[in-house]
Amino acid sequence: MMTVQEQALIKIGEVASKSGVPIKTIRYYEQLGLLKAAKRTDGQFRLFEMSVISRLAFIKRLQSLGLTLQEIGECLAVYDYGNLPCDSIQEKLEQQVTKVDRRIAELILLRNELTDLLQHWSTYPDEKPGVICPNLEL
Amino acid sequence: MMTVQEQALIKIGEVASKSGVPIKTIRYYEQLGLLKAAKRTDGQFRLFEMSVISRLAFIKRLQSLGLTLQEIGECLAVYDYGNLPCDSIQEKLEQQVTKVDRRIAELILLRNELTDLLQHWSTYPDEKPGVICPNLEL
DNA sequence: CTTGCATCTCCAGTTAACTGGAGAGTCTAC
DNA sequence: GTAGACTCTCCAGTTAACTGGAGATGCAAG
Repeated sequence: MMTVQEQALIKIGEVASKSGVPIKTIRYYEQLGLLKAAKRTDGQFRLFEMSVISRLAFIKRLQSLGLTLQEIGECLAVYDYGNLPCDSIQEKLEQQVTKVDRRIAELILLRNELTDLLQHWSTYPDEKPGVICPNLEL
Repeated sequence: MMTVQEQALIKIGEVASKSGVPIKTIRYYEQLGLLKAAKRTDGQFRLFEMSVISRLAFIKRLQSLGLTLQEIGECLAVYDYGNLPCDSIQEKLEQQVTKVDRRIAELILLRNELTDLLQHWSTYPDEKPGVICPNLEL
């Protein structure tokens, strides 16, 4: 004897209020393929499974870690294919550490350049012909 | 007796090759008000003074220090008004140091969060209901 | 005078992740 | 059954700094 478990479905407004993600953004994510409404009403209203809430939490979490929606989509694709996405997430996060390190290194170089310049700054430098600000020696 | 010093004027192609800035970009800068052609030929070709070369060098230099074209434009406006731009450049560069510092701090926080997560990563975690990747505890 | 390169303007697209609004249709509570 | 809230699609704009292309001239050398 099979009983069909009625699945609670919710409309986009409830998804938005439950997840904190704006309606527009939810539609946008659907358009990108990160999300899919379980079905539609006769009047074309989207109906989502409750699990979309954790899916959005997942997306927001990875976004806060600096992943792009593209990368997040790749992880979700693994998940939707039926595999544990942890491996692919781990890989992406490791790449992310590398990117962050590179960026920090760049910014430190920039910071040094800036403070070097400012250390030798003079408000009224000798004017040089054809140079707008003599403090900015190249 | 006044002799008029003939000013050498150059066309945009020569500006581009002398400065390393693409023609398109030079026109774009003009459009933003960072640059101005001294005059035009009868056929509407722009003619620039040689000084545009150092002006472009200045723009590129400040850009390499992380200033926006907007900010660079403000410095150039001071200069064009007849004042030494050094003060306003200095101010902008000091603000830039602050911004860079903030950004570095953010990235370090992010990096720590990433490495924390990865340190406790398990490839096959206990699955939790309604959680896509259990490694990403919030 | 012709050939061919340089330049002109104007429009539109790029990236990333949304966001805003118009105008129409749907759903629900009274 | 109707008012009011909700949702739909489609289009366009946001930021920053360009970049690409079409189609039309201009200019300079031989």
